[in-house]
Amino acid sequence: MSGTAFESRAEGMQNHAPPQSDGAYYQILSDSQAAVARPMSSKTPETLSVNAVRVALARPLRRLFDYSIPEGMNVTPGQRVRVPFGHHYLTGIVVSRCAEAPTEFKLKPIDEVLDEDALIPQDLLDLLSWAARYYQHPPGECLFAALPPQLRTARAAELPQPERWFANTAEAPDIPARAHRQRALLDWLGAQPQGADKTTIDAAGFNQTLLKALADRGLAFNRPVEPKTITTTGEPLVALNPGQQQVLEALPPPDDGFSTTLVYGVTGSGKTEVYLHYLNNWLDDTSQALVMVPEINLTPQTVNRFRRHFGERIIVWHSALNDTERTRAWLRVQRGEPLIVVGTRSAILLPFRKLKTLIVDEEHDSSYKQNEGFRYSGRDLAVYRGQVSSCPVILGTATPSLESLHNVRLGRYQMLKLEQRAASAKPPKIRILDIRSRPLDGGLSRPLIDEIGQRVEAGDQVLIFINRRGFAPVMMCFDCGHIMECPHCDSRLALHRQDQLLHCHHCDFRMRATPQCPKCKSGKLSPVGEGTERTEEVLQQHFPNTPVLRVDRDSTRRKGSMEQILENVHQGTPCILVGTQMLAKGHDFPNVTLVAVVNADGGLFSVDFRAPEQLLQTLTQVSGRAGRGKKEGHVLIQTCHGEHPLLQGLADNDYLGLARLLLDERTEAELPPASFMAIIRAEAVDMAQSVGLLDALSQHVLASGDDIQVLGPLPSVMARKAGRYRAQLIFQAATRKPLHTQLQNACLWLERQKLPRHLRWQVDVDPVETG
DNA sequence: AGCACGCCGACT
DNA sequence: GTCGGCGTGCTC
Repeated sequence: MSGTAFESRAEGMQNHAPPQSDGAYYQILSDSQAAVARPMSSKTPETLSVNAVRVALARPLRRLFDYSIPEGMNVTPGQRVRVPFGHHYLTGIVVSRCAEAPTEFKLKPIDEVLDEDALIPQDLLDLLSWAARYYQHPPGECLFAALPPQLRTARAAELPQPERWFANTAEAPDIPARAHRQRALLDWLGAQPQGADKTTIDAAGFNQTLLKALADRGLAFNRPVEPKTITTTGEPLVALNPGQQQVLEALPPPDDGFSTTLVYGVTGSGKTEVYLHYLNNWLDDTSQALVMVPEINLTPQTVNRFRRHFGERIIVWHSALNDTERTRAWLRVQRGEPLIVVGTRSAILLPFRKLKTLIVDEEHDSSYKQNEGFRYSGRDLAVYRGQVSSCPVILGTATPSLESLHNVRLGRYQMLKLEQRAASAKPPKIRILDIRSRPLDGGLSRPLIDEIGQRVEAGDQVLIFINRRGFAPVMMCFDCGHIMECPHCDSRLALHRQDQLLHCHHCDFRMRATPQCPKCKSGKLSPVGEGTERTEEVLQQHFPNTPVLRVDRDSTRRKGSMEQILENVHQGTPCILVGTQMLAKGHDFPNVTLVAVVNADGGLFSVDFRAPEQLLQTLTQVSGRAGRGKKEGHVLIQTCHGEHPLLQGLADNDYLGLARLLLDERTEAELPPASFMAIIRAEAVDMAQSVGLLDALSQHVLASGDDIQVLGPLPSVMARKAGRYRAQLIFQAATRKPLHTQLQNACLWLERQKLPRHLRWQVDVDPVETG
C-alpha cells in the first residue's frame, strides 16, 4: 500500500546504504554463519579492495552468490554474467562489488561478461534490491522478474529488428493451382506497398506456414524496417474545464522532484484529459514517463486516447505481448528513447533512464498487487520509484484506497479533487431497493424489470451488474438436498449451461452437467441462484426485441470479442449489458442511463476486513457508468440489507465521507493501513502438515519476542484448493520495523527447515487477500 | 529451482 | 546384474 511503501522507504533508507556497505543486508540473507564469522566492523583496507562481485541468480534462494573477477576483466553492477553454479553454468546479474572475501571457501571466477554496459540501470537495481527485502522474496527472482524472458538467458541485448514482408513482383508466380491460400497471401502482400509484419499477416487471416511456403518459392522476402525517428504527430488536446485546469495547475512539475499527489476525480470527471495535459506540458522530447493502468483497463480506447495525441511516443506494456515484442519494448525503454509507456503492474519494473513522471491510474485497483511469486504492489513500487528517480507520482482514482487516504491524513500525499463531471453530466441518482420478500425472476425484482423496460423504451442503454459468472452458482438436488461440490476444493460447482458443464471456479475441474443426482439418483438436480448466463437469458425473454450482451470472462475469452461487444455498445442503440466486475472498470458508455446491481450483499458480511472497502469501491465505480452523456443517470442497487449504513451512505454519493468512516474503523481496530501486516502461508497434501509448520514457526517467532502480534495458524477460508490444504499465520505490528525483523527471522528459520517435498510456504507482505 | 548422489524394485 | 523411482543436500 502506498502508505507502507512511503514509510518503509524512510525506514528502508536507513539500511539501504550506499553500494560499498550494501552487503550488510545480503550478508545476513546470504549466509548467516559467514555473516557471524565476518562482522561488518572487521572491514580493513585490504578486504575492501577484494576483487569480487555479488551476483543474483534466478533461483528461489534468499541470498546472492559471490564470484571473483579474473585478471583483466571489467565488471559493473547491472551487467549480466555467465557464472559456474554447482555443476553447470547460469546467467546472473551483478548487483554490487563485494566488500570482503570469504575465508571459508574459494570463490569461483566469473566465466564471461555478457553485456558491454550495465543492462539494468543503478536506480532499478536499487529499487529491486529494496523490494527483495521489503517483500522478503529471493533477490534473484526479483531481479529476473524485471528482465524480459529472452534476456534471462545469455542472449545478446540487441534490439530485435521488426521484419517486414513484401511480395516479390519480379518473379512470375509459380504456385500450384490447389495452393489457393498461398496465392491469396501473395496477392494480399502485393497490395501492401509498405510491406507487412507477421502480426498483420496473421490478423489478415493468413499464417506463418503460408508465408514460409511463399518465401521458399522465392515469392516473398523480408526486409528489416529502417528505425524511424519518434514523432509526436498529435491531435490537439481537448480544452480543460475550470476544475480540470485547477488540478492541472496544482500538480507539481517534474522539476520539483519527488512528491505524491492523489487526484480524487469522480467518475466521468475527465482525469485522463488532465494526465494528457500534464504530460504535454512537462515532458520535453528526451524524457520518459510511465502511465500505469490496471490489467483490465488496458483497452484499446485508453491507449488510443494517448496515442491520438502522443503518436509513436506511446508504447504499451501488458501481459498479451509476446516475447519478441516484450524484448523490443524493454530495450527501447532501456536505451532511453523518449517513450511514454502505458502499462500494467510489471511496467514499474522497466529500465527507465529518463523517467520524469509516474502516473498510476485507478490506484485503488487490486490488480496492482501481484498474487503469486514476487508479491509486489505496482502502485507502492511506483511511489518508491518516484523517490529513487526523483520524480512526481500521481495517483488517480474516483475511489481512493484507504491506504492513500491514510497518507493524505498523515500529510504524505497532497489530495486534489475533481468533483464535477466533465461536460454537462450530473452525478447519478442512486436508489437502494430492498428485495426482502419480493419475488425475483433471474435475480431481478419487478421494479427493476419495469425500469429496464422504461429505459430501453426511451432508447437508452442499460447495464446490469452481477457478480457471478455461469448460469447458476450452485447445483442442488430437489429430492435429497445434495449439493454438487468440487472434488479438489472446498467449493461448489457452478453450472455453465452454455457448454453443459459443472465448473469449479477455483481449479480447472469440469464435469458434464446432468439432472441425475449422484447421491439419491433422482433426476432433480437443479440450478440454484443466478449467474450472468441466467440473468442474460431471463432478460432476453422479457425483452425479446432488445439485444442483451453478456460481458464476463467466458464471453470475452476469444481474442477481440470484448472489442466487438464494446463496439456494439458504442453504436448507441438500445441494449442491455449484463456482466461481472469487468464492466465496472473505466468504460465510458455515454448512452447508459440505468445501472443496476443485482445483489450487493456479498461484501457486507465477509470475513475479509477489506470487503466493505472493496464493495464501496465497486458500487461507486459501477454507479459511475451511469449518465456519462447528456441524460441523467440512475442506479438501482438490490439488497436484502437496505438499512446497512454503507448502502445508505452510497445513495448520498459521498465516497470520501464513507471511506473516511471505514478508515476510522480500521484505525480503531488497528488494522491496515493503521498497522502493518504480513501473512505466511503454508500448503501441503494434508492440513496437519500445513498447520504443523506454521505452529512451529509461530513458537519460534514468539520465543524471540518482539513487538508484533502473531495470529493463527488458521486454515485458510478455502482450506482445500486444487487438492492442497492451506493454512496461514498473520503477522501484525504497529510499526514496520519489528514486523520486518520478525519476518526476516521467520524466513531464515523456514529456509533452515528440512521440509517434506510437497510442503510449501510463501510470504505475503501487505496482503490484499487475507482469507 | 535444478541437478547429482544414493539407495531399493521390475526388467534385458 | 542394472535402469530408474524420488528422498536429500547443495549451489559462491
